[in-house]
Amino acid sequence: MARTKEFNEDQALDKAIEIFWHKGYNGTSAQDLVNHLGLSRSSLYDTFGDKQKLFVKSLKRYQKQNLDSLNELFENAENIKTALTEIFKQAVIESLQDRITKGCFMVNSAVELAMHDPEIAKIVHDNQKVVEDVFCNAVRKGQELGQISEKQDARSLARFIFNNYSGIRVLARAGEKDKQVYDDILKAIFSLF
Amino acid sequence: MARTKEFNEDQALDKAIEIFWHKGYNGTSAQDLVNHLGLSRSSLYDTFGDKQKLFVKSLKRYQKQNLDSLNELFENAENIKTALTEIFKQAVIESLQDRITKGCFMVNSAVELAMHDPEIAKIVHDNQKVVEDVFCNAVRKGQELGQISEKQDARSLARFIFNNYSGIRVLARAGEKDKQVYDDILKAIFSLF
DNA sequence: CTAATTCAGGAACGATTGTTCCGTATTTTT
DNA sequence: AAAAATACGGAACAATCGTTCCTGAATTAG
Repeated sequence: MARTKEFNEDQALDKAIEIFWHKGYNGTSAQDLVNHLGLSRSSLYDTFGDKQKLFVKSLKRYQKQNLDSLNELFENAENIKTALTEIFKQAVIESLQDRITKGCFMVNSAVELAMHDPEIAKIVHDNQKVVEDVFCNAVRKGQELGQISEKQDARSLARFIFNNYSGIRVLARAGEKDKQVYDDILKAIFSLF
Repeated sequence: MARTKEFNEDQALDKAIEIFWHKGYNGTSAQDLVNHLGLSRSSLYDTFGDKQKLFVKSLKRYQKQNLDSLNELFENAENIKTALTEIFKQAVIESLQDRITKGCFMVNSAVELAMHDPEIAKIVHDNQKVVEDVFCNAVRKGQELGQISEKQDARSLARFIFNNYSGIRVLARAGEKDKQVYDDILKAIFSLF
């Protein structure tokens, strides 16, 4: 009866993530989306409703992707402390090598929108809580295995890690390209474990 | 010969800081500025040129104000470590008590604009460098006075402090209102000194 | 008083915003 | 073949954007 969808909705969402991540919500126009997603205006609005709904869907997808890879990383890690350093080192590599450094889509969205859009605020807040839990469980496991110092409470350490990750992503977004700056921060962070 | 200016340009700039800080650059319309500054459209454009120039002037004023108060705080401080804790505690208080938490105008601008506006990028980058230097000198002084542990290199510690300050401001902007979250982060940070 | 300058208010600018809608071609299933 | 659904391109929408301009009143110095 019906024609089948020609484009993959998830692939389109990934494109949306890219451009929203790069330009922000207010900085991305409907025309930008049409150009970058490769969809017609009509298909775009038929599929996703409006700009805000598309943004929300993109941000949710981004958060799920990142959370999944974070969980996977910790599950496969033999040494938790090593895994944590890898996460930060990876963030630094991305910050340095990307021709355009986009920072973190979640952090960017939090700063730009959380205050004015309750739906975004909820996504940001939920993400913070769940990522914090992932870090906390990992730290606790690392402490049990004797890989991480028990001087610090696991919850406290998890929140501390999250905070520094945010900070580094802001630094990247601000265009910092000096590796020494990141390395100095990492050195201080990991002297705590 | 001429009528004298009725409004104070610096006072108008302070108003501009307020609204840009709250709503961001793209989120603030010319009408918003007219309403909030209490100036007519004509006076506004005659005095400041255009929106971008007004924003740049506002951000520069904000950065000078904050830098001055930071320097003053360290100059009058008997104990550097205490002064540093005061800075963070003050940021936490602001984050918790403000009905609308605006975070940090510099961090917000970095995330929203640094990537797309070279002039803003320069302001952000200059600020980062000079604030880092202030922190670094303070830490070095604190270490000489035996108030801060010498385990960490002063420059590294300064960058670490800056990073955590950014992180906390993002947390505030995201609307975090749980004091325990901030306290946990601070506890971890200051266990390093 | 006169000339000069600054203010407010608002009309108006063209450009761009997000969004809707129409016509048509294409592809699929009954 | 017929019907249903999807996609596309583009026209068109009202609204808002940043900005310019005009008019008239207010205030100042010579």
